Amino acid sequence: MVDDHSIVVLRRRDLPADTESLARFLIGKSLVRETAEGRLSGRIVEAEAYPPGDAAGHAFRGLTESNRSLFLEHGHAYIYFAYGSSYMMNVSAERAGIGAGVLLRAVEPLEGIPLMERRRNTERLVDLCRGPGRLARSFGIDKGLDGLDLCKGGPLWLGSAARPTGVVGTSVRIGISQEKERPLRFFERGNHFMSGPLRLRG
DNA sequence: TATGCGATATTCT
DNA sequence: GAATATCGCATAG
Repeated sequence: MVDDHSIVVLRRRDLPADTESLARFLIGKSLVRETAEGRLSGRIVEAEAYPPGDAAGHAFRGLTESNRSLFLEHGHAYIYFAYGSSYMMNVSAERAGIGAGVLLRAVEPLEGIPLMERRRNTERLVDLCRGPGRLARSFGIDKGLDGLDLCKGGPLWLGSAARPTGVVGTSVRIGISQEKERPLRFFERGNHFMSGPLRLRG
C-alpha cells in the first residue's frame, strides 16, 4: 500500500531553474492528477531536457501562440498534441521569458491504476504510462491543462518522491532529428517502466 | 526484440 | 505541402 500522505507539493524554490538540472531532479519525484473520478499518481522515471537554444526544442524558433507555456516561469505545464494521436506534457524549465522545457516520458503508476487501465484500454501495468503519449492518456492530460502552475496543488501537480530514488542514468533523446547526440535524457536505472529501446534503458 | 508501416491533427513553411 | 519530442499492429528472426 502506497502512503500517499508522504507526497507533498513541490515548491517552486525547490525546483532548479536550469533545464538539464530540472530534468535530472524530476526523476523519482511524483506526478499527481486530481480528477472527479479520483486521484492518479506515479513516480517520474524518464524525462528529457530541451534547453534554451536547442534546435530540437519547440521554443527554438521563438515564442508563438502554441508554445507560449514553455516561456512561463519554471514549474508550469506545456501540453501539446502531436502526430494526430498523442498529447505530451512538459514542465517549463527556466526563468520567465526563456523558452525551455522538460518532456515527461514515463511514469511508474502508484495510485489510480484501475482508472488508468480504463483510459488506456489495457491491463498491462508496464505499458500504462510508458511513453509520453501513453502517460498523458493514462493521466487524462490534454490541452485544457496547458499553462497550469504545477506548484500550486490543483488538478495537476508535481510532488515529492514517494520512496527513495535509484541511480539516475543518461542517454541521447528519443524521436528527434536535430541535436540527436546530446545526452539529455534522464531515467532511473533498472526501472521497468521507462520507454525506448533496451540499449537506452541501462 | 527490432523494424517497418499507416493513422492522424496541428503547426509552420 | 512537409514535418512531427508517437502509438499500435504486423511481420521477421
